Amino acid sequence: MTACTHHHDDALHEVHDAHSVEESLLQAEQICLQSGSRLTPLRREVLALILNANAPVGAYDLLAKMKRDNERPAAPPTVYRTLDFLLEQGLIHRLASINAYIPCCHPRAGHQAAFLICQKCHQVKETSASDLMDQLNQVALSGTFSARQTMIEILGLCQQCQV
Amino acid sequence: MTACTHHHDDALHEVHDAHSVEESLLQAEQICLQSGSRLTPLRREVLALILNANAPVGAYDLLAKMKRDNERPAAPPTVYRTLDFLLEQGLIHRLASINAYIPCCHPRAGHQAAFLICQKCHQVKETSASDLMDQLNQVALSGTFSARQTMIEILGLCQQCQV
DNA sequence: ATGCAACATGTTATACTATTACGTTAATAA
DNA sequence: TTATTAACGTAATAGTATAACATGTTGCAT
Repeated sequence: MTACTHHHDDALHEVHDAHSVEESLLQAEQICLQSGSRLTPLRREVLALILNANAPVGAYDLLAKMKRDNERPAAPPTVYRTLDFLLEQGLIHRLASINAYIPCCHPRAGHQAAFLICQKCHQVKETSASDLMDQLNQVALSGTFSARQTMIEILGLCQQCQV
Repeated sequence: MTACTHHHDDALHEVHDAHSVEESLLQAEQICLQSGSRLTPLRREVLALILNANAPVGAYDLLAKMKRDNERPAAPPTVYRTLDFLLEQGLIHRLASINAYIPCCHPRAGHQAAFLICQKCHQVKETSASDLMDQLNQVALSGTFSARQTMIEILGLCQQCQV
């Protein structure tokens, strides 16, 4: 099982240094190339915002950041369309339980993962738990169910936030 | 693994016959008694609406039904508070991926389950998959994470809806 | 019984999340 | 080039959920 963590240190630190963000963006370009899609400036900008965030971000957070950064008058549909694209490419994940988005740490189409979401500090840990996924597929199959998308979200307290 | 299904036959049938609904309500009373809480008329009414529905229901669906049924002028907070209560008692589940609520088929506090949600007919199958849950707990523990709530939602197509 | 405290519900307003519908621009292919 | 598609802009609105405060209700201690 692999795991990567998106820290949230109350704005004291950036999680992803500029280097790793650049790396992720390059990787994103590759992925888009391979899928025959385009990582446009807008899509790149939104992805960068999500990568640079130190916690899961909501759609309207992104909207606000975009308005602050450039003078682009972005409206909700712009953001949601872009998020849809990034989700399709497997570059980000959507956390339905908290209506927020985070970068995928091992981007590839169809990648599914489980998330440990701290309800106090909002740190999120992504685990790809492939054995778990296998078992989930078993569950689906035993119900003769054709699974398209699986979401596993575990809400609770991370180590630091446990008294 | 146990499983129960909430059908959705486009309003042709009721899923839960009156008998099983009554049974569930009685069970609910017991559970509330044991937890030292009260299943008030309002809470009972909302639970009954969810039990009688043939598919997951949204909060505003419930609101509409309540306005139709009695002349009680229910407002959103009333519904949401009631849903919170029923969730706490483990009498219903919330499906975050589709913003809807369904009855729990094996109600007890702290009960967690996995859901197979058909994106076409909206049928939902609940599986308690205890082995899966065990493994999830392992994942959480290995991340030294104290889990409060786990949601597993598998979106796809049920057997009938696969061409 | 009375009054207190805790719980439950009512009410108004508003915040937050997401989509529809349609128009325009930009990239690509015939 | 021009036809075609994909991407983006814009305005309006739909859908989901909560905050804040008022009122009622229940059970208990006095």
